[in-house]
Amino acid sequence: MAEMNKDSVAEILTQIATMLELKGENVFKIRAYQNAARAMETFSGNLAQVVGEGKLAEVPGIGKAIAEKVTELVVTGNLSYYNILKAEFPPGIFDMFGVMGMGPKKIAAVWEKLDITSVAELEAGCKDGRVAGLRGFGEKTATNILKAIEDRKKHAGRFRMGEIAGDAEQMLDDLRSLPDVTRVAACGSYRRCRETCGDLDFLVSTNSPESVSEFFVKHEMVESVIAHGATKSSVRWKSGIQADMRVVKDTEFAFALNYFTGSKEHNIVMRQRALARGWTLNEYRLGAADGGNAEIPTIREEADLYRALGLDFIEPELREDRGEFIAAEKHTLPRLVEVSNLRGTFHNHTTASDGRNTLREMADAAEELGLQYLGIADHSKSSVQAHGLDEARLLAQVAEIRAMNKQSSFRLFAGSEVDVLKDGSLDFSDEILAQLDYVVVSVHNAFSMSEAEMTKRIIRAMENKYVTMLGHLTGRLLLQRDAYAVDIPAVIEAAAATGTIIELNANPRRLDMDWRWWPLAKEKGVKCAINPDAHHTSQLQFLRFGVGTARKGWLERGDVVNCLPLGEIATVLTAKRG
DNA sequence: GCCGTTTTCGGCCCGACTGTTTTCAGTCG
Repeated sequence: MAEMNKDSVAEILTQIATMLELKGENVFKIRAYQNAARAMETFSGNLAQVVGEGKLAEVPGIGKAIAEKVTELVVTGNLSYYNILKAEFPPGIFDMFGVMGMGPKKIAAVWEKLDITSVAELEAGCKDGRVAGLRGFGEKTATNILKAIEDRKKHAGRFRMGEIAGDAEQMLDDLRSLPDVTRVAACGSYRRCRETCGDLDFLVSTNSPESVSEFFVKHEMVESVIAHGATKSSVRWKSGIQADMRVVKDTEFAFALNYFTGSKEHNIVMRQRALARGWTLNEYRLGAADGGNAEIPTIREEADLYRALGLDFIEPELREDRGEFIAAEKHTLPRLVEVSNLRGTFHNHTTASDGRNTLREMADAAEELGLQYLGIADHSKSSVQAHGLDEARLLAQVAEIRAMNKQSSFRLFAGSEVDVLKDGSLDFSDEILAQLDYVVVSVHNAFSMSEAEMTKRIIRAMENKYVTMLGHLTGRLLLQRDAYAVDIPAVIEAAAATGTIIELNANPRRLDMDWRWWPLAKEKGVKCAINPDAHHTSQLQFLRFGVGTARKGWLERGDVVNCLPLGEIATVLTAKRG
């Protein structure tokens, strides 16, 4: 078995939980394994060290039994309990969890009664009537399973923010315009600004639930209706994403908004805090717990609820149970950066390389957005596929930018997105780089080198004193291409040591560096630049996705260099040159 | 299987919808 890190340990614990579900084990034992997996994922210490010291059971959520199993896993790379358990199941059976409506009980039933062990066999069993004949199943169930198998083929996976935000905002506007609607919100991962969403959750408060539900399921975006009840409806949109809507009374709105925003882990802590105060919290109200007689406070807004639970208001982006409760108790939550704080942005392309709009068009669009300055960073000569600029074309562009700056109060900065070559050297000489206002460096090729080599390559590039910032650190394309192997903490450390800014690439296909790493960067004193990587004037709007991601990373205005006004930004860009 | 400043035993978050039942199980979020 491969070397065990905390993610692979978490994966094995999750698989154990799934197998115990199929066996019909005690639900709390199953939950214990799920909790332990979650504890491993968020564990921030050195796993090998804690195992070596025998202190694993001190981690919350991990007790004696699971600590022993994890220790065996880390020490030997193997776990006999897991191996024995896994041998009991045909391998294809786990794929059936991916079919909507198929849970552990149904999967166990078709396996035991019909010897169905894969999605393909399940499909056949539904078509020939065997599934419908099972006790607890029926014609309707078989039909729904077949539909779910089709949906799974058609709509596999998740959706990037950039693909769904337009429709989501349209739906919000349309719901707000209805006469009987009081309050409207999008909840779930969309409100928390996750990089991808599996579905969309809408919440509406109204005294006329039927008409609002009717409107939702008959909207022109809808492709098919999955469920249509009095207070809860689910539809599939033409874009492929599932959209759910809950309808509540306005007095319930704050509770429902909080509940459906999540995350699930955040909600669990909220409920526990309510219980600790003699209340029970659900999506409709704060009530008296059994035997509790604590007075119930009046809650109208989410902030009232947090206050009642002894907390400062926690912004939705932070609700991932990654330390927000401790900070909210101690009044040390960050004041998160906002779109309106941005004064400019770097890393944008023009027709000189692979952009679709001219320098002038890009400048006008940025000014129209209310920005004070715009950095241009077209590709360098090694990016042949993107028509990268050679030295002569780059210097001509610099001259053009200087000339434009003389004619306008809007400021353009002349930069370049310089390729980091395989050995960590740069695509332009220092003499050329010295003539630019700033330099972005990015990796665009040789993605498959080892983690050690890639890390060395990137750090060498950052050590150049002309390099202002590091572009899209991991090269990932969400839902498309994984990040290349790179030691992110080491890169953050090098950024701190060299004074190099790290980009938060706001293109919704990238959102790179990932939000989970920004608290570490901030702790090390590394600054962030939120850049849209715009190849078209309309893509300057990607900044909003970047700000959402920065907020998830606990970043404040002072952490983001492009919040600085024009008078202060220029010196920051060349600070490394000394 | 985990947890504990009321507990080392007895709890563990909970409501809506669907379909199959004829009062509820399963799934989802």
